[in-house]
Amino acid sequence: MENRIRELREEYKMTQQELAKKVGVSRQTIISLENGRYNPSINLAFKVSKAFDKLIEDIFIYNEEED
Amino acid sequence: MENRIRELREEYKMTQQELAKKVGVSRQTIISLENGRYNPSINLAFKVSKAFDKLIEDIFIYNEEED
DNA sequence: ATCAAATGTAAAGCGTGCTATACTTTTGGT
DNA sequence: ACCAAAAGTATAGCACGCTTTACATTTGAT
Repeated sequence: MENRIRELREEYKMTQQELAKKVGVSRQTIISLENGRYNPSINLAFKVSKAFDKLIEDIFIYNEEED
Repeated sequence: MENRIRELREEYKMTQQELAKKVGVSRQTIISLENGRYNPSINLAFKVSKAFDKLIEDIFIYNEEED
């Protein structure tokens, strides 16, 4: 699943470390999400969406093909 | 995580079997979701939201406390 | 060019989402 | 009351999200 995390994190001028802390996950998790290594759980998706004050739908792009 | 799946399924007058088929998962999964046994993956959340033509946020209620 | 901060890779381990199968209970129409 | 359809419970097993730790590479300021 594609996402706009890196883009939004840069808009907010945060490092991966800072975002990880704000969201409450490890830095590895942020790196993996930004690089599309795996899909977030719905809880993580909600937390990220709150960190950026956006809808899940505005951050994560669902693609029916790939699943 | 709470959700409005049962409520929406009944509005649409569908059985669990029918919803399962439409969403593309097993009937067990629908039962477990309706009864709050576990959280959906984000892919499943997207599929359910499309089945009902709603936002994820309108179906699943995130509660910071519980995670 | 140097050095620290930021980003990335690798890999083992745990918890949990989801499936499949089989069986039981509830609901509702006649 | 009877019967079928719908809903529910139980359980084993696999896949994958996320963590932790350790190390490597890239970036950018001076």
